[in-house]
Amino acid sequence: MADTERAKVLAEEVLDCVSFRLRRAARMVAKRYDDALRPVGLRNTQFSVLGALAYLGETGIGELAVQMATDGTTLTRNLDVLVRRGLIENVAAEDGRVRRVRLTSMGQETLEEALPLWRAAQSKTLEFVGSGTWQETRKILAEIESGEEK
Amino acid sequence: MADTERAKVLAEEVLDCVSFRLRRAARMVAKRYDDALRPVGLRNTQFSVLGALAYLGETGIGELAVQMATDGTTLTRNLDVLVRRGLIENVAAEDGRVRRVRLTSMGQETLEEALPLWRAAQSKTLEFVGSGTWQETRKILAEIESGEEK
DNA sequence: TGATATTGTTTGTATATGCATATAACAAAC
DNA sequence: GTTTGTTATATGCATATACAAACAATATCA
Repeated sequence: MADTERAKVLAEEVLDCVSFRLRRAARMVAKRYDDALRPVGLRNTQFSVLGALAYLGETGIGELAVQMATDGTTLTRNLDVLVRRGLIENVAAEDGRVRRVRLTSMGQETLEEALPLWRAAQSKTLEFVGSGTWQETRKILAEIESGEEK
Repeated sequence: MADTERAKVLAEEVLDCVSFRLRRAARMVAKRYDDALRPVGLRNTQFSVLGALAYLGETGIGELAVQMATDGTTLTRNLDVLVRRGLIENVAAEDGRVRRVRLTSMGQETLEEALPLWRAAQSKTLEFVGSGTWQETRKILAEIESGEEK
């Protein structure tokens, strides 16, 4: 087999990379959610953080990091952005090491404003994929996540 | 319903966000591939670029951007990193606007070295998820990508 | 109780990502 | 052939991401 041929076969194999496919899909979908959320000045990532905080209430960032499966060092900086914008605030904790955060009222308001925009993007996506298919896919994603314990 | 209750229900809805789930899965999987590729000093992203270049041969970055569904401005900088490392090189094009790139021999070598490492990560993932399930999932991801034409 | 280990977070560094805008080169129209 | 438009890429800016290492505060143990 010629080198060129070999390269192509090889490359087709490589382009089936689970990581690449997931990343690519995530990028494209994220873009659509970003577009939807732009009117309230949130990115999909930030929306998720606000959502998680609404769910958890006042939380240490360690716990938040676990919930979101984000590296703590990433979260530190992501939260800084939201603090700067007044959407969340730091709260003093008993344990001096811990940084606790919670939504501000502005953060709650913004989340509420964002909700219909997010819902539109989400329904559009689910409508397109099929809600049942998404349930299945979500399960598989969870499996992939849990696999090969780190 | 109390505000706290309401928030929780709302938040559960929000945490089912397709974008969030995809991103989270992509992050976690990417980390495992990054770990696997670390010995050759490549990240999963860079590996994919090299793979795509092996597939496409010498290519304009516009075409590459389409293939990888990456924003052109992102690709410009991602490629810079690989050029700096001597893994790819710029090639003069007839059209003065176009920047063409191709693998260097070092790039090819690195790709070859990376291959077994990548294969290990990929098989481990596929073994865990099931190859059939992944084929299904890949199809669904492609659908999600194509949805809601941008 | 004072040294040591552990834990929770931040910082330094580097890459990835994309929008808005600028640049540069080619193409089209006149 | 110059203006005008279009196309391909790059830059400025901001965020997202994570590893390694630093820091700081608590916990442990001799």
